[in-house]
Amino acid sequence: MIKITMHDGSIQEIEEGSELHLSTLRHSCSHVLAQAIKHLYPTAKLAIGPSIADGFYYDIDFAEPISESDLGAIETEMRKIVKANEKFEYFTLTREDAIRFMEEREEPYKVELIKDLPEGELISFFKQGDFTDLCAGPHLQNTREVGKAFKLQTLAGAYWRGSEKNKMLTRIYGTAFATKEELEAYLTMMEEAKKRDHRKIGKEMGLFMFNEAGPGFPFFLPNGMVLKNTLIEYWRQIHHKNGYVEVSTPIILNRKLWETSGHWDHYKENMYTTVIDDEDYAVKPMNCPGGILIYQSEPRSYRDLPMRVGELGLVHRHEKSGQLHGLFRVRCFTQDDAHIFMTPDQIKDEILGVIKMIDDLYSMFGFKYNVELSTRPENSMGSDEDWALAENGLRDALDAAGLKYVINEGDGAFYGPKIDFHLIDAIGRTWQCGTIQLDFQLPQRFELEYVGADSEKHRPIMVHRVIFGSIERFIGILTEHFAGKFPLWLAPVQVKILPVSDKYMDYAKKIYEMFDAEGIRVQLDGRSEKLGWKIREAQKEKVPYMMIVGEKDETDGTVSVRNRGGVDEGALDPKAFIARMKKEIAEKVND
RNA sequence: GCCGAUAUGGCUCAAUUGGCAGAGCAGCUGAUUUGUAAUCAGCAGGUUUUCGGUUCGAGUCCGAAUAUCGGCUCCA
Repeated sequence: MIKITMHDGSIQEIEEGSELHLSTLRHSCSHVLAQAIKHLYPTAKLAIGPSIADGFYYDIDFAEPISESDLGAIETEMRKIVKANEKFEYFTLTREDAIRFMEEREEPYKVELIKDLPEGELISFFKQGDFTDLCAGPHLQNTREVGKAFKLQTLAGAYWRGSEKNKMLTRIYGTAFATKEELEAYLTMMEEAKKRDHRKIGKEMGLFMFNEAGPGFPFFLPNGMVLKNTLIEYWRQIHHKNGYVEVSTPIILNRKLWETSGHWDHYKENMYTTVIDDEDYAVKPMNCPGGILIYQSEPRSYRDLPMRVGELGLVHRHEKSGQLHGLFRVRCFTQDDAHIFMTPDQIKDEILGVIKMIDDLYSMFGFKYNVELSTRPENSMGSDEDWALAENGLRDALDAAGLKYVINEGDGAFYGPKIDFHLIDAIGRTWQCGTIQLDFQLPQRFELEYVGADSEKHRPIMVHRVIFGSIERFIGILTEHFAGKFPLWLAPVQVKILPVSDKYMDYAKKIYEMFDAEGIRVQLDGRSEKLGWKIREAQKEKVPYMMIVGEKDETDGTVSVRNRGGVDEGALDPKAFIARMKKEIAEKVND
């Protein structure tokens, strides 16, 4: 058991190695970091230093910029503090005394934090040796308990209180574990995870590339194009099955349309605009206005609803330079969009239908995902009643689907609340993929109508939704999930023929024709290389199956199959193997 | 956009304090004809991201631009 001091000064015994122990350890470690900083940089001003998922950080305002090469010296100072075994002492001050205390120490950020705390309450502090920090705890009993298993990792910029209007501080990220072995294991795991980075694998496997000619605009290479097309083909299948039709709308539309939709006001800075024949145009950042124009193109009846209209739309958004990130954050991407026009009493079923499609797709790949419900933001349009209706509609559907979700206050779109589905990348960052947005506003702004059973005109409600999100981002997530070892149905090359020597090329070609004719993505490695070398290369390319053909196979009319797991499956009848592959492809076996 | 860092052949990386830009892999040519993760030899490949500066001399030092990486902010 480990003793920790809580916010109220009481001491609790907790289990060693528990979540609380780990977060307390990390938080105490961040105090040791702060103390070390004050020793080495007395003029540095401290902001905040919490523990986070995999470690901790401290935000500091340095008089002079520091660089990553300074982290070693800071770590050494931290080790001295740990060795000194200073006690973490708890005490409280009144609000006024607390403010004075931090003013005397010239810590403006701490003063600001205290001023934001409720009046009349005592403010808690923790002191170790010559260092005192405003802190709600909990903490270990002394610095030695921080141990040796910590490491400062990186330096980053972070705005004070998370607002870009404020000063940018220097954030030092670090991590700490209870034992050296756990720290080592964590660092090794992160190194391994980085090998799955889709940007690295994308280059190795020839999936996609970028070029300075268009920063943030991905180029799809032949192998990546197979992934993209295969995903799209599957997307069409499941949408057809779920009662969707597909349309395509123009990439460039005039300013008036974007003004009506509200995008011109909200996102002009991030839209690619141009003047043609003295008129302003914008490259579409979203597909909805185009879809709406199609809806409006003829009178609609309640009998037509719900109308589920899909569009694989190529959209362009001028994301700020610092936020581009491989395929995860690009300036041009394909949304697997769809708009559902419906009556109010269809809301719940339609939302549920989309939730099911998303869950089915993600589950098929074995993805785990987080769900967030984002509510009305500032700067939104529409009435309170509409927003309440829309938010309740989404909440009801989520509850009915039995999904666990967190609520993200004020994070919705300007025209409606949304449900977001977040997938996790190789090193634990999450990326929004699927989203479902309920929208009462655009139908009003565009004056959409349908004729009801009562022969009166009514206003439909719209759902905007994507299930992949961006096909580019989804391919990035898939790449990291499978570490490039794509399941057979997605693999750019499904099977590779490796003749033992040139003597068997004729037979190899015959086999090639046989597989190619069946629509299997087959490649023939006809180089005069040794078999071992060809296997090595196919293995590096992560091709699911290899067919080795030599004298024995030619005589018997077989192929010797080896899978990328390294297992020699022996000589098989090519026709039987084709049938087996086709079954595996059709069933979309994903493990 | 902001903070910090990085940029050398197609790829991965060398190059002492400023002193002749190099290797492996890939590519090409030839030899080898191979049975389950690396056959041998030769050849070619560079305005060291770009622009400017300091210097007798810059891959190396300084400034700017661009791109990329780690974060922050943003993400309709």
